[in-house]
Amino acid sequence: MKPSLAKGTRDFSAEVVQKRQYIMNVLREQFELRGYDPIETPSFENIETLTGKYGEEGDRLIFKILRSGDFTSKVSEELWQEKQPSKLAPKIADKALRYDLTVPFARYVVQHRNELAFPFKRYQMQPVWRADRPQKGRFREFYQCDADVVGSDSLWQEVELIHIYDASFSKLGLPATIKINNRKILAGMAEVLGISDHFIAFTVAIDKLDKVGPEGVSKEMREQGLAETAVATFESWLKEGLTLENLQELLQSSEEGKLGLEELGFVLEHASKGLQDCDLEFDFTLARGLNYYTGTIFEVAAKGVAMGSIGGGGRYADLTSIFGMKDTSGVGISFGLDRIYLCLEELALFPSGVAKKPSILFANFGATEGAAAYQWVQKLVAHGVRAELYPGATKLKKQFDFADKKGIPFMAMVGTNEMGSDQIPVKNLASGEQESMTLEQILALIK
RNA sequence: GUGGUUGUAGCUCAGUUGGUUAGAGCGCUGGAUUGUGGUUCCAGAGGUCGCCGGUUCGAACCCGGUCUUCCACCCCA
Repeated sequence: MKPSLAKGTRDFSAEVVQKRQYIMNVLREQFELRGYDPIETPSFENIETLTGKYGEEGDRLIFKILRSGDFTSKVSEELWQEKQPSKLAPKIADKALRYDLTVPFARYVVQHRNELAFPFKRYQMQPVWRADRPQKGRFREFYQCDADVVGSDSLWQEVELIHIYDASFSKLGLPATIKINNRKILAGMAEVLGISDHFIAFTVAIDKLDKVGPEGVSKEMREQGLAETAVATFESWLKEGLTLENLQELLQSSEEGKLGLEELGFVLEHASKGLQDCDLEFDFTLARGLNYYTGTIFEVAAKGVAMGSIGGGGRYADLTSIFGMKDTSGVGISFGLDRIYLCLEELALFPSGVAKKPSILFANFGATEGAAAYQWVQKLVAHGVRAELYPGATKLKKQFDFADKKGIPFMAMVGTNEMGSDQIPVKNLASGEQESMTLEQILALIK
């Protein structure tokens, strides 16, 4: 059979893996500096753990895993005939690949609540899967790097997370804009407009403002079935401009809306101090589709690259209650590793030397010479130098080609003449220069 | 899920209005070159033209379906 990849998946070559590890190392350092501990959860969960947490669209994009054994036995003849995927799926699939890291984390917290110290802060860097159609910066398997804290409703957590975003992107040399909003402000707007029962439809419409403009939003609101008076009022709001000052007045009659503004004010005040290379901006159009968010919401866009969001997150006041643990508020952020990678690549921001380390290859001239060369390899490795012996005594051309292809910068020759010597010829493959060197000289050259 | 796009050697791509045996460059293997590569020269291997079906005397080329690639929408990291 012909080898091929499943749709939306990729192989990573050594160089790509090393660059990805570089990004993860930067993030890991920032997470750990702020007191977050690493955890991992399984790549698949019981299907009930995941369904219903991400909205209707999200449920459709969850990869479901067929039951083991005879999966047809649980399905009645009538159900087959109905051909309703939403009804049939739970019968034939009992597990699903994780869709994000937040919901499995909530499950983890509830299950381990007696062992954890709250507020519990964790980070997690693992792949997630979505049955989406691939396109630019969108894959069916991709990595998220999340930091979350559960068990504190303090807004200082939001402030801290914003500073993790800022420090990480600054360290990566990738300037970004952190957009922030609060779902309570959106809820307050819906309340004042009298469309609280169409809240999701309202956020979907408002989210499109920068893409389709004010007229487009009005059109979308009508299509979503929102009352004409609400559409008209919202249009007038947009004309005035939905600044924080204007919202203070507009949301006077909504307790929730006022609370949202208060929360946002606190976060903006404290988080905007001490930012390095990122901007922090209030954006009332930011909505986010995951419906477990209840307060602050974030989204990050890289500057100077046309790429979807490279990070997102927010506060979920009650996600754990689904799993039976009440009154436990959480807040977290996510870094989209794959998109950050694409941005760094496009802007040529990877530091040189990320992908390769200096190392040395010992040419193999035969059994006895090889044995002598291997002694040198052992000594160098003991000193922490990446060294290896070419395994076969093939013609030197092949051995040189191998070193070139692998990006090894130095080659050492231990032949019959050098077998008893404490000096061996070392060749710099880029320049072609060759010099006889002692162990100390080689160590100095490579380190 | 909707619309468009792509698929020919390991890689990047040619391939005329449908016409004999499908090409190039790079790479690969061997040789010129038995302990010093990158240059040069010679020789060679490598393809059911994504897959299935249809039209035709004849299909890489036309038609239908399907899978895949990339892009936009939806949604999202």
